[in-house]
Amino acid sequence: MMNQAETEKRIADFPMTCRNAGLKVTPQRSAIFAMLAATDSHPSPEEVYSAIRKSTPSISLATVYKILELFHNRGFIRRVSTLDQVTRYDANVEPHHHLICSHCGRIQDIDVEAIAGRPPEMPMLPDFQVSDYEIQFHGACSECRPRA
Amino acid sequence: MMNQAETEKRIADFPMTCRNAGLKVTPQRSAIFAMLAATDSHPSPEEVYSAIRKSTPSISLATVYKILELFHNRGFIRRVSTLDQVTRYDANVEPHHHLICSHCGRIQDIDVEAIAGRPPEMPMLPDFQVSDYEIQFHGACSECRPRA
DNA sequence: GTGGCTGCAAAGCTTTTGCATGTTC
DNA sequence: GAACATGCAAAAGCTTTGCAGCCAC
Repeated sequence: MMNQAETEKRIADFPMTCRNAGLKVTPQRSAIFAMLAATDSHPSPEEVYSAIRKSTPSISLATVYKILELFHNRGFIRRVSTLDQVTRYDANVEPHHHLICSHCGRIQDIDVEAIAGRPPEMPMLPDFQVSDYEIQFHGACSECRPRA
Repeated sequence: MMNQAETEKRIADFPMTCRNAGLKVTPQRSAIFAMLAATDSHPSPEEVYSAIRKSTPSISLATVYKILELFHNRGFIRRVSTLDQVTRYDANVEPHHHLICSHCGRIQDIDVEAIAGRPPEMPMLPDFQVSDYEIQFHGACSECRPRA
């Protein structure tokens, strides 16, 4: 999730975004995109399915998978790598990093600017061309900290 | 994989490591640990299973899963988060980062020191206690670069 | 000898696929 | 109307579980 105004703009622009990419605009796609843009919880496909069913009860889980994969391929959303067994998605495609709670698995976004100190430079290696990097901070979130 | 001498030492020390942790030393455990310590390929359970079967044909895949989970829980090995659907393991538990090829999925270790510039400081956040961090660099590896 | 470990088979999840039907443009 | 998207059901991974028999200590 980004700020309120930005979120609303992205949702409003979704039909255009689809057309520019040569995709049809369907209620299922719009609902999923709006749901992802409005949350910062990095939901799994199952979580997206549960949420969307409230407004679009006829949607199938297979369609959710197909749409998430499609959005990911087009760069509308990002896939987040986690240590648990489910894929998680993030509508925030701007460069940012993740706080991952080792206890409950919760993932929080953290802005590049929020990190003290200079971010690492792209390593120059003869055998690897770096295009992008992400820092994963592991630790205890506020909910888990008291009992950690 | 670390340097040759360190690898051999860790393999030689494995029985002691187990005993210190209250675990029994079995041929299956020794074989899996030795295999992981000697590779830098971040194998999946299936890959470990294939490799171990050559020397220990009777081993079962379920045992491989149990042993990997056990080693991970005891901190003997590390689980690597990837964007594909399989879990990968790394016997290198020292702080280090990963190069992940976006094309073939190959993962390479990169030492903390190999990164130009100062590494990021632990962010001080009121609601998250950071214990550890890992940087994932995405890009194209040497095999994929020519055709990327 | 005992507790812990392994191997097998079955079950449980997550994800993918094929295809008929329905929808967008 | 044509091309594309959805929904269903079935299949295909990957991973976990239960339990009988075996092995390390």
